Amino acid sequence: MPNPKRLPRAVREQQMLDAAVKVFSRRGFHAASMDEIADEAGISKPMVYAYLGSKEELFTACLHREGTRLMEAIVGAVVPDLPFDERLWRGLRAFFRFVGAHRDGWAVLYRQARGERPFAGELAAMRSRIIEVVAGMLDRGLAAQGHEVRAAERDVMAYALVGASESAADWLADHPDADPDRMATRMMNFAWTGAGSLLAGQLWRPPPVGDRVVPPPR
Amino acid sequence: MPNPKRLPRAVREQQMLDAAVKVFSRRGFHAASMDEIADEAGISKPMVYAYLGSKEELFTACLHREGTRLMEAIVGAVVPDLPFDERLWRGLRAFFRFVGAHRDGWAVLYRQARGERPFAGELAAMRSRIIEVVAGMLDRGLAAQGHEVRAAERDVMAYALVGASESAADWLADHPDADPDRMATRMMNFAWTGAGSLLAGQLWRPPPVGDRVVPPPR
DNA sequence: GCGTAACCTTACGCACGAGTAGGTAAGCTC
DNA sequence: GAGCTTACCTACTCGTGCGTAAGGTTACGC
Repeated sequence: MPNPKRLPRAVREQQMLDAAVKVFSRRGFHAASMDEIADEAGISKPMVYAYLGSKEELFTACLHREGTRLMEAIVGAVVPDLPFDERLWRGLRAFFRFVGAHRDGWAVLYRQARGERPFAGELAAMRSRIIEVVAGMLDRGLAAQGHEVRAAERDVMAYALVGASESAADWLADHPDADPDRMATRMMNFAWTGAGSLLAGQLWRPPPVGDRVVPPPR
Repeated sequence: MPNPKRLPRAVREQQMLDAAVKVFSRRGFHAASMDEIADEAGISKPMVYAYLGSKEELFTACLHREGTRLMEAIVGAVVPDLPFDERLWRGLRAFFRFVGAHRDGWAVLYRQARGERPFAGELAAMRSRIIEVVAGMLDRGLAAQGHEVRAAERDVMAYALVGASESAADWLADHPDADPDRMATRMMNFAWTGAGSLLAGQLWRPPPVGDRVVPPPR
């Protein structure tokens, strides 16, 4: 019994969320049992129901807390009035540091919420907020250097960057001894060179139709 | 009753797999019930057990079939002896076409297998095979143009490209009216410009430590 | 020091779904 | 058309885990 008895509600709620994130992350949403979560929190099951509601609500609460923390970490790191690349760099670094330090939270956010129907929407919303932020950074950053990039290209750029970062983060979550800052550097490098070439007008175009459109194999 | 009675085993098995992929993709592994799958296949539950075994085995079978199809689609499209960018282009195009045409299969492969513990490993193996292929293409392609890129950079490039493509494909699966070929073009563009800059020696480096390493916010 | 409200428990109801037992019938082979 | 094999079904068992009812115990106001 690591916990003294009869803690105030606010404290217990956080403990429960901590436990829930841990268990959800190691078992997955369905395989996680409310009993195990209660146990992990050093409390009995009805308390969880009294405070956080049903299993779905509990998971949503986890999602919210972890998502908010992630967002705050990133937004807090991206100081305005810094040059473009510096801002992007800090955002990426904060992101990978967060994932490195909160592997459980990331597993909940990314691996679980993605698969389970009822939560996918919520997750997608957060995701698109991030993409918007990144697209905005690219936009103003490139504009500040006197370059124009088509909106579609900029969006794809942002989307691809976020997607690549998510995959990289996913990998990071499984490799405890990997260095988040190094990961961020590599990602930055990727984005930077990509953006650099784009604005230099290096556009790749598909070759003229050498083969007819063949329906994909059944 | 769309099915005439008493079909030969091989046919029924495929029907069951079709049904399973459909149901798994719309419900998720846990939420999918064997009854629903049997129902979708127009058959009764014990048949499924007789032919494909337990729920896990059934899912693994789906995973295998869809994964194999995807691999075949890609490998079949990447004709050797074509120039580097053409090969990459065809591979990407085949990939996005496949996802566009097999959204259910993709959902099973990507969203479900990823989250559920017992299958993540299998999926990761496929994934790394693809990454290897891509890295190889980048390697020989760049070497053929007389450029050298450090192995780590090339791997990150491949990893990021695959990650970005997966995210893009994920998005594609949710947007039925999006055009796979256009997606492939954008991805290609992204990769191409990135690779182009890399080999031009445009490496981005982190700024000198202006701020000490601050632990991420709890 | 006593009420009462907040905290916490044990012990259950109940539904749902994986997996199975045991049986029917259709098509083959001779 | 006897007898075997293969396809297929109805109707269960049984574990598991969500959610709750009903009751204890501690702290704190007054």
